[in-house]
Amino acid sequence: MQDGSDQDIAQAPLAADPLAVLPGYALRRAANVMMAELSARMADAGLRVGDASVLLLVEGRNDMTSSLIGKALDIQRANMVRLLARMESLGLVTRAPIDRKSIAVVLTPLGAEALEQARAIIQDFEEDLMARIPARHRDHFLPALNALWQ
Amino acid sequence: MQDGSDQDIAQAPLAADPLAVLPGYALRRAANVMMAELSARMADAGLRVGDASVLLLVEGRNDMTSSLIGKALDIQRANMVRLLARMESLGLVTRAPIDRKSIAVVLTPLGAEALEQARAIIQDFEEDLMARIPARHRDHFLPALNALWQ
DNA sequence: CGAAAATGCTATGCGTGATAACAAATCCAG
DNA sequence: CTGGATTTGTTATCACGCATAGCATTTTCG
Repeated sequence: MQDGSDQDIAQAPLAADPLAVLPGYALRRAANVMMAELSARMADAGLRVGDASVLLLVEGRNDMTSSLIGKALDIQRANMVRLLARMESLGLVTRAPIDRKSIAVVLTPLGAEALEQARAIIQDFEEDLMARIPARHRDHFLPALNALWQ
Repeated sequence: MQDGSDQDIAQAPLAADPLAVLPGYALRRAANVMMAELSARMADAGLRVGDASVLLLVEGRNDMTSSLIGKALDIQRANMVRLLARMESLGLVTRAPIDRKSIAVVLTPLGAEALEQARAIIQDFEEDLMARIPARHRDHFLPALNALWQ
């Protein structure tokens, strides 16, 4: 049955996939594959993608509040709490009051180490990512994506 | 404080965003924006993005099993259960036994109507999406994305 | 001054994805 | 043909990201 049905199923199972021509669909699938890969690499360093994003944002600054980070990363204030609480519990960041209302998120020495690991992972990753795109399309990739969200 | 700090924060808050030059980051942000928009439009028709994907896949076929759909959409078998159960409860699809082990997912008349709505939404959406990409980058978009997951 | 906005937070629910385990059916190598 | 391996559909959880509502405090600004 399974092999006999090659005629109209197995022979061209996904070739007839009506989703394959949709840019939106391709965008989602590509993003999912990419995130899975990046997450796996980050996990090797004991980090999550969100951690790395925060580390990159707070580097060399002592004025990045939870709200500012959230705005930059498009993460709700309420959801920054968990993220930062975890990072603080891991010793990656500390908090330093700015005034009686705002609190700055600052890098710890351990966080600085993690940042360097994250930076190395990201650099390798981005290179590998771009390498998979045919050369003639490569330079158009980032501008096209940025047009969709920036 | 907030206004006075324009010097090194508010004047160029996200301009100094170290994430903005990373294709992987742009890919995620673009996909998120895209999915939010598409989800909203689908919701207007009482559909979810996953519903629409399934509808497109089962159209005109009586041999698409849960497993096949899952493979095409990269959704785990276990997670197809929820998705299809909901679609069945909405009257969008029915099940028809193929043999004693496999069950085909087939479109109902209501599902066919929903499919046409979904198709219209998707067409508009994809057009709007591509329109936001500068013309010179447009033709490179789909090939670049497909290289990342197909 | 006083209303409005911003900040940080708790609690909670929703949607999606991942995993483990299971029974039944099917496949396939010996 | 027989029996182990694989496939299919399913249940039951868990993890994670994201959204909303609400609250207290502080800051901003007309």
